[in-house]
Amino acid sequence: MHLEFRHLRTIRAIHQAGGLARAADMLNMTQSALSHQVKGLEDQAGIELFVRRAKPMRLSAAGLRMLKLAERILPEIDALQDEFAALKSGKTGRLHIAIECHACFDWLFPVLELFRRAWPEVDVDIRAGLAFEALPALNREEVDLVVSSDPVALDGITFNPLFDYHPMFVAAAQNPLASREVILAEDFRDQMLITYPVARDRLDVFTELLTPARVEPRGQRQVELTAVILMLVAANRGVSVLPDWVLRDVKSNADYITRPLGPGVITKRLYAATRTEDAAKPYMAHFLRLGRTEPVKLQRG
Amino acid sequence: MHLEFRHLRTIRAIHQAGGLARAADMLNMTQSALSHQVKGLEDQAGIELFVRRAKPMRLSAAGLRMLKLAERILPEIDALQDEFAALKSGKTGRLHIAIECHACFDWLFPVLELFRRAWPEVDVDIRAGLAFEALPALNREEVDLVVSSDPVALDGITFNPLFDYHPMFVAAAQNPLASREVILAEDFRDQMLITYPVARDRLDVFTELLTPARVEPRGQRQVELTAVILMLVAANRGVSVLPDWVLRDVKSNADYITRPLGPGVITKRLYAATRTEDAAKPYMAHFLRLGRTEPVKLQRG
DNA sequence: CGGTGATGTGAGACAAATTCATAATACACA
DNA sequence: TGTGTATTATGAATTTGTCTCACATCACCG
Repeated sequence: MHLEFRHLRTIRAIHQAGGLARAADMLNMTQSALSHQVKGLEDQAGIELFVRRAKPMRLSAAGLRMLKLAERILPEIDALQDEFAALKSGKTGRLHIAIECHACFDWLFPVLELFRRAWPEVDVDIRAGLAFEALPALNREEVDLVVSSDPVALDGITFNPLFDYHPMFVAAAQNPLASREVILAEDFRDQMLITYPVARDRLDVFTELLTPARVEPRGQRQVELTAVILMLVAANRGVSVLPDWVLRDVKSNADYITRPLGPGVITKRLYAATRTEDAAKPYMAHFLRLGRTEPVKLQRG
Repeated sequence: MHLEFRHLRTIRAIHQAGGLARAADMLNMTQSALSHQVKGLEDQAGIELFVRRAKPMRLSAAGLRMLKLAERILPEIDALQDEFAALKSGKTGRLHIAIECHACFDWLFPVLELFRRAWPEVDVDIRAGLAFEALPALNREEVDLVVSSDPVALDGITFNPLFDYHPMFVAAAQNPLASREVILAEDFRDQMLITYPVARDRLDVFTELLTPARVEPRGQRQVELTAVILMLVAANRGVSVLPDWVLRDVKSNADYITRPLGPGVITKRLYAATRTEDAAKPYMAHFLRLGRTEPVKLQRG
């Protein structure tokens, strides 16, 4: 049976109009066309959909069954159209975020909370971008936004700057390095370094400090959760380098000391990479704005 | 947007097959045709349904939304096809019954109860055929079976005989007519006659007895429910003529007397009128068989 | 019995979908 | 970095299907 939406519309129109001729008017076609169409449909289905005995043609039992289907399905099509219209106008959309930086959860959650309230229709999700290459996934539309601190020149991808941060040294109060004003690369030689479980070229402490200075810490331990890292640091089981926004609570905690890295001030910038065409979408623009302003408030406490 | 089932099938196939070329195979068409079709659909919708960057083409966010629609709708179409197949093979259908005779409820309900158990898929309904002309409604497929005792030669309509019955006189035990063996037309002159509220030419007592004898009862009272008629009769507020199967319980009740009408034995035959082409349908044939045999069992008590 | 209001039919015009052949593209692997 | 393979895109010709036009048919009503 070669059913088409056209047929469902026809069935519904003939029912509503109470006859083939009037239905043809409703559908902006000739009565003849409808007659052909109905005949074709009945041939295909092998069932009489209409009772032709009495003159204004009416639905048969089978036709009524098909009408039921039409009245269930056709509104769904309209709903889809509406949704697509909303998608096109930018009222709704998808925002699946991949984060390459573990610590970003700290500012991302509050930002997302604000965003969800403003754009309840947008489909939001976060994927920890550890298991896959985030930027190719962006290109393939598997995700829509990648938080990263390493902008790369890529066709069709825009790196929208979010905010600057300073990687900070954190150690237990009783750690000997507590006496220093600034922590240098050499200071790590005697330390157990605790990091997130990612490659070195994605860890600020290596890219900005240790690798250029060719310094190797005494040891390295990989820990997934920020809270656990801080726990180990407090127990003086190692030291770590974390973004300043993560350490906002720690600064006022007597168990820890936080120090800038040196000799120069190290500043890093966080970016939200999006497909270039997406950056202009209203909800995306709003998210980027939130991503620029909200974390700064957090950094300031 | 000119959406068609074809497109939904395409979306689903490309998703399932994980690529356009394989999907084309599934749908028995060339890859080229699918490519054209998808392009056309996207043009119509004004939205990209697929991500073409990565090579096995995948659904975009909008495409996924449409896939959801496809997976809801397409099974419904299949279900409809199945139902139509069942309709054609006669496993299911519609049996809307119009009864012109009020008293028929008495045997019709038990028959329908049996029928429903045997043909649970058949859509059964009863319409009291008082408000409309039943036989034209049969022709227009508003109903599928009409119970009637007056066969008429009509094109396309078959009158299937059900069973014979005898209109019986019923009165209160204290009614003077209790002494008679047989009730004649003249006997009604002094009686209040209780009937169903229908035209005289559809009441056995008039068509078979009073009208030919040109006898008018003392009075006539119209009552809708059989139980109420019997109540009034028991109170000797009037007499009535009812089919024998209605009086099966009354015969053994000391409050009433039942008598045949005379002088000759009056026999009437009940028919089930159907559209000629319907009578052969399995479920209809079964119903007619039940309608022939079950009431007879009731008549015998 | 002819008029009225409805549906049905056939031929041709037209539009849309499909195919064929081939081009363009991305990806993997040497 | 090219080369082969798998995948999608494109253009022109063809086929298919749908619509319109003009007219036929049918049922009903007075």
